Order: sequence, then structure tokens, then C-alpha cells
Amino acid sequence: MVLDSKWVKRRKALIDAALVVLAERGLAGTRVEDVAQRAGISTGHVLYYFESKADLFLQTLHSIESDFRENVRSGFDTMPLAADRWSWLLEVALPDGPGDVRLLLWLEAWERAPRDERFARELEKVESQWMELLCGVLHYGESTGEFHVRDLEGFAVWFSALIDGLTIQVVTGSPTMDRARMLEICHRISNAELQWDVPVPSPSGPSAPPRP
Amino acid sequence: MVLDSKWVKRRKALIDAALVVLAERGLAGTRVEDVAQRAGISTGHVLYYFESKADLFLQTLHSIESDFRENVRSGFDTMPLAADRWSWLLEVALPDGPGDVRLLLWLEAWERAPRDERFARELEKVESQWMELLCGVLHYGESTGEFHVRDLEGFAVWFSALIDGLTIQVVTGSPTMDRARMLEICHRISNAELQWDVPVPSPSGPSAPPRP
Amino acid sequence: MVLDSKWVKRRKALIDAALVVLAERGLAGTRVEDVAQRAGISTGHVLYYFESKADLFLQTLHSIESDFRENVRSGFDTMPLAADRWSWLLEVALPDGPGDVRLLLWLEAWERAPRDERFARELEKVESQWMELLCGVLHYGESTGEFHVRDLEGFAVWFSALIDGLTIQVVTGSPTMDRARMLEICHRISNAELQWDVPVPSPSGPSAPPRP
Amino acid sequence: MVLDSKWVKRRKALIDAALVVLAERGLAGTRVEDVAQRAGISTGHVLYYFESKADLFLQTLHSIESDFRENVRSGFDTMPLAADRWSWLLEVALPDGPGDVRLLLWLEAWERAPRDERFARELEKVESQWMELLCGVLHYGESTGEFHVRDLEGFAVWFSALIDGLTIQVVTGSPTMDRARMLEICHRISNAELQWDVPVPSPSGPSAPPRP
DNA sequence: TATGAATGAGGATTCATTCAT
DNA sequence: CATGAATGAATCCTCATTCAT
Repeated sequence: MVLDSKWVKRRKALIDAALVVLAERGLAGTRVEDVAQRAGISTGHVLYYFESKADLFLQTLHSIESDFRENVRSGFDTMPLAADRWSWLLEVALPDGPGDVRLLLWLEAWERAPRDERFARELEKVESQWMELLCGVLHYGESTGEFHVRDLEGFAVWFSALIDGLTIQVVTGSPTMDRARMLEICHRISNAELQWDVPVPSPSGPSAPPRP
Repeated sequence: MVLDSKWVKRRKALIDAALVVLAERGLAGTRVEDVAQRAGISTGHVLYYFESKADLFLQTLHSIESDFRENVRSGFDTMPLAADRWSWLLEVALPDGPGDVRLLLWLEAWERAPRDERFARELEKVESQWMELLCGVLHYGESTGEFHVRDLEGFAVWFSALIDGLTIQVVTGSPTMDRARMLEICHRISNAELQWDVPVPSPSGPSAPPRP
Repeated sequence: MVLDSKWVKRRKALIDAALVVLAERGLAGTRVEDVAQRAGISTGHVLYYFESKADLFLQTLHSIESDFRENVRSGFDTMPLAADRWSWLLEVALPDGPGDVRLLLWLEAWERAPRDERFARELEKVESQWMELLCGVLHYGESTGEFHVRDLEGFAVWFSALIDGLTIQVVTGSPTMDRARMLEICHRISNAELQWDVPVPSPSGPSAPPRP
Repeated sequence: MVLDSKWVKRRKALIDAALVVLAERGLAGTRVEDVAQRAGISTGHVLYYFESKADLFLQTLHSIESDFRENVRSGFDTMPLAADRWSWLLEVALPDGPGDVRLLLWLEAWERAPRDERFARELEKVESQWMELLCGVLHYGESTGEFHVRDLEGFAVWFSALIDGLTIQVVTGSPTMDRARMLEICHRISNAELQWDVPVPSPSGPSAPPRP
């Protein structure tokens, strides 16, 4: 048990270190040694916890997504209104800005997936979990009578794609897109589709959500 | 002039070679030598035409986008109806499938952009040209009275993001998305937004468009 | 005493484990961890019983040779005839085939010896013990009047070398040599030299001898 | 042609370098960089000429064996007597001493062969060429009436094994064997078998032969 | 223009060995 | 006795880029 918790802690620490370095340098630009140094351990020891650099990345993605969902859910617990949950979901799902680690990791995964089964599989997994979250709120909204969506699953799919596409623009630093504008777009579109008015935040409104 | 034409031809040949290899192995997995071999010239000579591997990639992206736009425009010339142009635009802009070279290149560029100015700049350039194309058709549709878009530029932005997001799903081989479904989604959404019915293709309808 | 016996048992168990792994992967390809796992103990603990990987190998060689000699001698005890002893000696000394562990270990030792004193010394030791065994039978045969060897020690030396050379062919999987043929050669040559006919086994005769 | 000769020269130079380093440190102990340094080129460049370290070793073995056979044959050309050829064959085939490079390489190959197909194959090849040489002299001796061998091929096989076995003793530095004694043994045994007296060199006689 | 030899930094991964617990 | 975490040196191989010819 004790050892197990130590093991878990180490992995967590390593993943935290990886998160920072990966965000700074990208997957290709990150050396195992960089992660080791940031975590304050020896290079070889990283490979004691993760069987390869790719594995480390995948676990990091897995971990940050897990934290993300946890964050979403703990927010939900305090929100009886579906509309609030929807707003919250967008708050936390949208990138903070060009340096948003979580989304940066997504870009890496997207690029790798077409040629690496492991990345494709992990992507599929986290994507389906994200869809569950999204659909969950929508269903909830229908059950409370707040939302009225014709084709719920269909909407979830394309809205999710919309988020991905806008995310790319934010993260790649497109001069015509930032978090605030993205938030506004997402709200406007979902309002229309859900036939209900969640307040659309103004670009000068509250921006970055609390991150775990 | 003669030399110039040879120069241009060589570059074109190299870019063609790069296109094939890049699609097969990705940017990181592609060696300059692979491109050289496929083009039938010596490794060192590739760097005579392109100052670096990154440059070669960027030019390749530039080239395929240029061809893409050319293809779009030559289609337009035969289509008086904005609705036809819109359909055509979607036909050629959407990925054939997981192996679509042009979009594969986009994934690479998106991943690189956050950490490499050159990629970010090129991306910005081709993106704005794509937006011009998109907005061009929309404006044309308004001028002919076929389309009625409230916020044309705004719509173009998010619709474009939607395409990017769906493209990712197709190209990364998501089991829940393919070209046919993507096409259907795009048509349905644009129909609603443009307040006019371009026929929505059925998933079993005409599929891959002619590529340049 | 109790501890001592446990100590000895452990070492024996580790050597047995080493034997298996070494045969499968060779000295260079064997990791201390492999041996540990097969023995069911922790990696670090192996080095508690053997001061180094090389030491483990040397002790393993030592052990298997010791078992080998024991096997030879226990056979001798039931054989009054020198001729029978000679046959028996060949039976057990010759490799079973390409996977014979004991001889595989010899190949490893031969390769190491020129550059590692420890291997050279161990080799010298086991070789001299083997020579004693060989000469012992020959002397016995002379004392019983069965054998007549002109230069007994001289013969032992070259005959032993002959066995080594043929062993290499068997163990490296030479397509022109196997245990049966090797056995036949050894018998024919020793018959001639000992001026006495030990029956030469036919290639289809009794093959693998009992191993310890 | 010119380039080709340069290529060949480089390879030869690298093989020469490998020969030295390999003899000093053994295959496992030799780093590609060691060979590179000795050859005065960059580390990476070694792998430009040989696809891997193993390949380099195999080619080195191949090369030295080729030189060896060339040396044998050029000696033969000046010797009408089979007896002289036989002596010459032994002269050059037997190890100079514990540091004999060519035979050291054999030890390495023997050790690798059971677990590496490439080594097994190369071994088979050079062994069969060596057998050809051996049998060639014997046949020649029969044709000139100098030798009378009952089972020529059979003798070649076991005599060759004898040489291998004795070689091991010389190369591993056995205190009871050296080149001189080995030479004597080989001559005595072959004399008896060939039913003809090639002069047996005394241990204080001419020793190391000219090497290529 | 064109070649391909040459460079040399780079980097993941392996593993014997140590040592705190 | 026993564990297994931790080390860190070691090394093969890759490959963009340069440059003499």
C-alpha cells in the first residue's frame, strides 16, 4: 500500500513534469532527460515508470483528461441548472489561450494518430468520454425541460467538432481567434440549437476558468 | 528562363515526391533522403532547392493549397449558381478519407505551429486564402439572391472551424465519422444557416471529388 | 548451519535459473533481472548471492561441470570395464544438440577468456578436471589391459581438442554435423588409437544420454 | 570507377580498423566509435559503410577469411609438392598465439552463431570454403601419389575439428598449449593418416608464418 | 547543377549495480 | 534476508545539413 502510493505519487510527479516540458517543447522536442530533470530524478528512472516516451505521453494525456473530467463533474455537483452546467462545461473545455497544455496535447495526439495505433486508440477513448460528458449535460437539460434539442447525439457530434476546430485556431495563435471570441461563438450557436438562452458572455466577461 | 523553368519543374517534382512520402510517414518520419529517392535525385540536392526540410514541408503545403484553390476556382467557372459552387467547395475541401494528403499536412502544420513561427505564418496565410474562397462564395450567393446570411464573416469563421474539427475526426480515423457523414453534416448546417436548400447528399451519394 | 543450507539452496536455485536463461539468450542477452524472475526473487537479491553477473555465470559453469563430473563418476561406479566407461564418458560429454546448455556455456567462456582473466582461470580449472577424468579412464583401461595407448597424455590432449572442435559444429548448428555423427567419429578414432574395439554406435543407435 | 574504388578503399580501411579494435576488446566490448576513431572518421560515417555493428563484424570476418584463402593459394602456386602445400596450409591456418586476430574473430562468431542467424550463415560459408581448401590439398596429394587417405572427406572433417579445438586452447591461453605444440600435433596426426611423412617441425622450429 | 561522402550532435533505451528501508 | 527504487553510464543508430569535387 505504502509502496503503491509512492509509485502512484512518482508517476503523478512525472506526469506533472511531462506536462510542463511537453507544453514548452512539443512531443518531438521533448527529451526523456528533460522530463527527468524537471522531476528531479535520473533519466533512466523515467523509463522505470513508463515503458517508453510514447507511453509517458499517452499516460499524460490520459491523466490530464481524467483530471479535466473530474473538474467538470465536481462543478456539476454544485449546479442544479443544466444551463449552468453547459456554461461550466464550455468554461473548462475551451483553451485558455495559445499555451493551454491540455489542448496542446490534443494537437500532438491528432498529428500522431494517423500513423500510430496507440495514439489513435487513446484518442478514441478520451473522445468518447468527452462525448459522454457533453451528451450527459444535454440529456440533463432535456430532463429538466431547459433544453429542447431535435437530434441530441447529432448535435453533440458537430458541436464537438466545432470546438475542436476553434481550439486549433486559438492554440495555433490565429490572430482572428481567441478564447473570448470562441466562447461567444460556442454560446451563440448552442443557444440557438438548444432553443434556450444561456447568457452569451461578452468578450470582456469572465475568461479563464479555474483549472485543476 | 530555360534554367528558371527547369528550376521550377524540379521544385514541383520534389514537392510531388514530398507529398507522397509525407502522407506515408508523416513529417517526423520522413527523411530528406526518402524524398530525394522518390524524386530520383541525390539527397544533398534536395537542399539545393529547399533550404531545409521544414522549408520543403512548408512549400509543399503551400503548393497543395495553391492547387486546391486552383481546382476550386476552375470548378466555379462552370457554375453560375452559388448553390452549385457551395456544393463544389465542400466536395473538394472535405477529406477523402483517413489518407487524404492535403489534410494530413494540415494536421502536421497545426501541431508545429504553436512552437514554430514559420509554420504559424504559413498556416495563417493559407487559412486566410481559404477564408477568402469561402466568403467569396457566400457573397456571390447573396448577390445572386440565393443565400441570406445574417453575419456572413462570422458564419464563415465558425463553419470553417467546424470543417477543421470534422476533418480531424475523418483523418484520425474516428470510427464514428467518415467523409459521407461529414458531407451530410456540413450541408445540413449550411442549408439552415444560408436559409436555402442546397440538396443534402445522402451518405451513399457521390463521394470523392476529383482532386487536382 | 541452517542459514548455510538455505544459502546453498538459494545459490543452487539461482544457478538453475541462470542455466535456463543463459541457454535461451546467451550471456550478453541475459539480464540479471531475467535470472531473478525465473528464480522468483528480486533483482537486487541476486547480487546478494553472486557478486556480479560475471560471477554468476562463472559459478553456473562451475556448477554444471561439477554435476557433469558427478554424473560421469556415478556411471563409472557401475562399470568394471574400461571400454564401458569410455563409451559412457563420450555419451555424457558430447552435446545433445544445438541447444545443449553445458556446451553453450563453454562457447561463452571461450569467447570471454581471451579478454577476461576470471573466465580464463575458470576455464583452465574445469578443463584440467576434464582432462583428469579422461586420463583416468585411459589409465584404468591400461591397468585392466583393455587399452594400449602409446602416448596417453598426448592422446588425451588432442582427443579432447577434437571433441571441442566437433562440439562447436554441433552447437553452432552446422548442417554437416550432429551428435550421432560426432559420436561415431569419436568412437572410430579412439578405437584406432586405443588399439581396441569399443563398439562404434551407428547414427541410428542410442542417442541422448541421461543428463544430471 | 573512381568513386567505387574509393568506396572499396574506405571499407577496407574500416575493416582494418575493426580488426585491430575487435582483437583488443572483443565484439561486445567494441564500440562503433572505437572503430571510427581508429579509422580517423566520424562515428556516424561508419554506419554509412556498414549497416550495423554486426554487419561490420561479419564483413570483417569475411574479409580476413578471404585474405587468408588468398594467402594460402598464392603459397600453393609456388609449391608443386602436396606435402609442401600441406605444411603451408597448417603454417597459415594455425593461430600465431593468444592474440591472433583471425581466430579471435572465430571465437566471437562461434559464440554468436547459436542465437544469431547471420552469424550462423556467415560461419557456414567460411567453413565450407575452408573445407574446400583442405580437401583440395588432400585430393592434390592423392593425385600426385604423395598421400593415401582412406576416407578423405571424413578425415578432413575431423581434422578440421581438431584444429578448431586446439585453436581454442591456443587462443584462450591454455598453459598447456601453444602454436608450436599445436603444429607438432597436427603434423603428427596428419602424417599418420596420410601415410606419408611430412617433416614434423620441432617446437623450436620455424613458427609464425607470414601473414597477409 | 549534381553528387554523395562526411559530419556530428542527438536521444531513447538498457542494465549492472547500489542502497535505503 | 529481501525488496525494488534509483542511478547513470553506456552506446547504437539516425539524419539534417554541409561541402569538396
